[in-house]
Amino acid sequence: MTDAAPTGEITGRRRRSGAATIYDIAELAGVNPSTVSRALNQPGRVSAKTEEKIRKAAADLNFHANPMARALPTGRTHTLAVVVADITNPMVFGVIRGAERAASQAGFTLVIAESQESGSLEAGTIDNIAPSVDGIVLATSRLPDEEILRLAQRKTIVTLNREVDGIPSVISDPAPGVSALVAHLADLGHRAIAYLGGPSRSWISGRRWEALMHAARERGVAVFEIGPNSPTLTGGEAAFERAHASGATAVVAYNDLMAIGLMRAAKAAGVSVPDDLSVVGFDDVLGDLLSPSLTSVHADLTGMGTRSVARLLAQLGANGSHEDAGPITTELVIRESTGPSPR
Amino acid sequence: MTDAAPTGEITGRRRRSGAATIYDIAELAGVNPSTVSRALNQPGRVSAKTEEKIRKAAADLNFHANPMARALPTGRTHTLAVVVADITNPMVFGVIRGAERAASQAGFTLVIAESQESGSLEAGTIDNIAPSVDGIVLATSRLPDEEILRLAQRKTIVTLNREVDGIPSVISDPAPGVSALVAHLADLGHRAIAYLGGPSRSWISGRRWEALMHAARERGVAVFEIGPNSPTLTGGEAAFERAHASGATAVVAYNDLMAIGLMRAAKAAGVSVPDDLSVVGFDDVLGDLLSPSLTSVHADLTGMGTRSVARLLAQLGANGSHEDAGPITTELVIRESTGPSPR
DNA sequence: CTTCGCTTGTCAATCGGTTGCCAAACGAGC
DNA sequence: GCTCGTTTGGCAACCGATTGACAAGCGAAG
Repeated sequence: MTDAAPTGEITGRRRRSGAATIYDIAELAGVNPSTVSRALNQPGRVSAKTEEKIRKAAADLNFHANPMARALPTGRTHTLAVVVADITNPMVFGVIRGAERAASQAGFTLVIAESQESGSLEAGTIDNIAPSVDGIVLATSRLPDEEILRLAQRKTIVTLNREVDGIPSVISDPAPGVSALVAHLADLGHRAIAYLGGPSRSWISGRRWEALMHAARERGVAVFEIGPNSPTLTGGEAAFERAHASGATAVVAYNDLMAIGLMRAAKAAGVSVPDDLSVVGFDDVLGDLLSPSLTSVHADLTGMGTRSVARLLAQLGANGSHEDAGPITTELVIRESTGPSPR
Repeated sequence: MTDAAPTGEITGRRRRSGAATIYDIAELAGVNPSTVSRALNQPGRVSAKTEEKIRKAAADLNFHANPMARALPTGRTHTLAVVVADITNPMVFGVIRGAERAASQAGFTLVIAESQESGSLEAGTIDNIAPSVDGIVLATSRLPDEEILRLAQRKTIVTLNREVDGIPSVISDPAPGVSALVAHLADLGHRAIAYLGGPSRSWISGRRWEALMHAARERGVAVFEIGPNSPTLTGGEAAFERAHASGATAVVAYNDLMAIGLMRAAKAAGVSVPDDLSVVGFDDVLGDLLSPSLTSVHADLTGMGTRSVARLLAQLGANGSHEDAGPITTELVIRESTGPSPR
């Protein structure tokens, strides 16, 4: 009698969690674990019959490869990160949504990290997550260029609305929307436009201002910048005084949040929007909810999220490289906050 | 001559990424790798002198332990997930922000997953991320109770605004806010209140309705429910007709988004808020931005996010268990959308 | 001076996959 | 029937950390 043959005891490999491993599959299918690995990852490497058998066993056991174990030898984690300055900024929601979708479609997991508008915190956050992700989208980075370049040496990086030499980026080109915006305001009789700038570290704020200047010059409209400001409700409120004093009949804010803050301050001061003052935002994330609803330069934020992840995946050599080059376009959405110039 | 001693060639361990490993530290400090591990993770296990030396070496090399490699033997990934039905629901922003903060403070990474309001997709999403996280917060789950119980067997779970037998949860108790709300409306002369319910799968919508009924009974005010509705702007808009036809002079919506939709439809129909109709929301996420601004039952969403992560960590035995028990309270925030009853 | 007991560091196995290398098996062509 | 070339599957090392078991080192007590 073979008392070395146990009745029903543990096979020697202790089960930590309920998850099935390739060893379980191998046993069930009667093959070597390495054969299981090949069958599942390298199509054609094993015979069709064996592969079929293994796939069936995997399905029976509801097998999901442990991402950690897989990441160790390959160095690829199948995880991407989006780093944002401020999670509560509605602009990032759309980006995150698009990124999440593109990532999960490619079998990648998305991690969100917040740097709370602080450059040093951002660097620390990135250091923390870097080892466990394959690539990073810097959505609203406040880091200096050289720091981004340094990071890019260690990790695949894509920037959003930020141009750094040699780093792939996804940019929403403000020109089309701004051009339509200035035309719209000029048609309404406005002759002086104020721009409420965003944070000085924001690359895209500068681009928006440039586009505005350019379009205004072409139309013969005066523009001037007021700023920098905090890209928040409070920032917009705080800037109202100066904007109003400037004599501008239309104010273009760096983003919707600031525009809303401005409208609020205007209301408190008894200034009517749009009768006394026209207000415009950027990003078009909230304009629809307000009353008066907000005219805004719309960008396809979801598309930007999707595309930034696609760029990342392309760099990683992960998927069909349908190099969708070129900047993302913007368009004007006219709502109630813009009206004829009072003058 | 010892030609076995190479001049400056590779030490045998190839460097995959730039990241330093405990082997590098061990070499630099002249100790065994396992000593490095203990020095960094088990305070007191090695002599103060050795620990000091090792910490210095680690700092010199800018060492960050590879989370994957660490997760493999321990089974602990130092990652938590928040699963939400819809990323664009502003209610989840606050939750995510709080959760992110609590997690990163404890040295954990946060993963956000979206189930797009679909129960089956939610289950699939969770299956996907489960192997790589230590615990999961179900923020707005649409899963049936038994499914959640099944998941809880495999993974540590905390629910948010959802009570399932035996599962730890973080609940915002609507009673205090609702009680104040009904008092407020009664004082304004309202005698009939309509409640616009949320999705039928939403546990918290039922709780809010119950609290409303209870408070209304005590005050001798009539209430009735209209629903279920989609918890969105559109859902609120669509419900306006019925709400208005009901003869109620005040409408309480399941959340702010629906309240805003309702106000919009009211405006389009020439019904003035608050003169003809008082409108109230829940969660207090957007009310401040609108005009008229929205009266809402405020819940500390950030606190809920923080607390749900704390619960998770406590269950995982990860941090100081300051069992902050008891539901989260709510309070009424009175703004412009409520006024005297027109009757 | 010896022994005991405690501290401190080392060895080696392990987590769950991946992959280079090699050998067995198999089919085809002579 | 034999040889050759190609599939196909197995063995074992490896990724970077953790950890149980154990031995060396050390001081103190007898």
